[in-house]
Amino acid sequence: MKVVIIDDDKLVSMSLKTILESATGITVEAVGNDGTEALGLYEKHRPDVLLMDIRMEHMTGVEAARKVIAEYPDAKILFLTTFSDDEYIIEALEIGVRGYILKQDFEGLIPALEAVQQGQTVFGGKIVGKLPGLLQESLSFDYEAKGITQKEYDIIQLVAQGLSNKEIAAKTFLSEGTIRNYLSTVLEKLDLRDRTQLAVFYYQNGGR
Amino acid sequence: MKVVIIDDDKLVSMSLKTILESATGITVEAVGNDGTEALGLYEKHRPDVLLMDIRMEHMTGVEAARKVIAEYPDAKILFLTTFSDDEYIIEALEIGVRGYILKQDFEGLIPALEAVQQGQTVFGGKIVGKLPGLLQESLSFDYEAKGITQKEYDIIQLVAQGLSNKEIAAKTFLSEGTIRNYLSTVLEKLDLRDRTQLAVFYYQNGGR
DNA sequence: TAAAAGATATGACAAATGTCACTTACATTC
DNA sequence: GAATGTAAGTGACATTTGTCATATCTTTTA
Repeated sequence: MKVVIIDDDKLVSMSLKTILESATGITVEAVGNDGTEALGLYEKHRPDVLLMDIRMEHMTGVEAARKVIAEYPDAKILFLTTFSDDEYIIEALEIGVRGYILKQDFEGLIPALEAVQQGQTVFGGKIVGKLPGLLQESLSFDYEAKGITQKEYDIIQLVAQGLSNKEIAAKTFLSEGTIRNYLSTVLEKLDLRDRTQLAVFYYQNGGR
Repeated sequence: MKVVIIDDDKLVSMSLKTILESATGITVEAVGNDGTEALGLYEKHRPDVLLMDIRMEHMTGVEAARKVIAEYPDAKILFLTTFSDDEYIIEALEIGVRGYILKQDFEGLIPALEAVQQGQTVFGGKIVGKLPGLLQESLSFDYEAKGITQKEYDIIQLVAQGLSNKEIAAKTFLSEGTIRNYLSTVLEKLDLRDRTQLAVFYYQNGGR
């Protein structure tokens, strides 16, 4: 199996190289230390698996992977992650990356590579458990950025549960007229027409 | 690595046994041919990985896995699937199963087992690509079962896009009054009060 | 063929909704 | 202390919405 490694931490990439070459049947064809090298090295060596850090300086692993897959849709890319890389995971999944494995997990590395070579997708450790939550977050809308206050947001949530103004008033101990006023400004801020559009907006932007 | 195999097709389980035992470091501790045997064999042998068919006669692999994991939350279960087992996949994911691999994929089997033993999760072939779609379907509501007709459902979808009755009428070439009537019966059938609750219902039951 | 069922439509009505102009009360700031 | 800002409220108004009774026309069924 031919592997190309890309990681901007030379200590990591060298350790990986050592580990991999001690295994039979694996050749490390090249080691790059920047996402910008990914496409070039992939083209030159056509490795079975491209093992790449997801968080790097000049170009993130995700961007690099996107370029490689654009040219070679069947490229098998395995990301190295730490626990703090949540933000990239969904994006990477959409691109069609073949897996994520924790940097710390030396024992798991070789079986993971082999599984990926066989066309499978591998998720290290507890990453799978995080997926449902991440999928939602990735869609979530930044109401604060549109100038929606906390109280307004509370009302949005109640509308998005299908409550009438009267019911919302009862729940919040405000008058029905006040609810109407709040709702009116919310609709304007979000450029919507009525409460139904608000509920639709809510659910199409990550609400549940 | 100790493995227990469960598959109600003896031809399959025996082939698997042969393949696995030809590999160094793998012992097949037991072979069961029914989901009901899963928990017993797991308790007796405590394998590193439980390799189980997902579709079986008396008890599905999913049910069997649920029982095993209830007793042994860290149990590593790898499912054998065919392309037609979509319906079980989401359910199995929720239980905390460690992967799915296609029965046909003999080469991938051993690396997959090793990756699972190392604590990773493995998805064979194109299963990952199906996940987003399946996640949605798993939530989807059976409008037909509530007596919703096709035309009514069309209107539900338009309401769930935030359109007014007038707009829906224009789109469907029906009169606004007719739309109101349709909507009225839809609300009754689903036991809802107004269009906003309908939109909420739609999105909370698998719509997008 | 007659009756039943289905699709579409109308008009009337009450309730809910969204907008607007304006007020009151309280706290913060200058 | 006056000015400003914010939170909450009121009343009026036009629209939209949901319900209901009823009508017309077509298709299916008995």
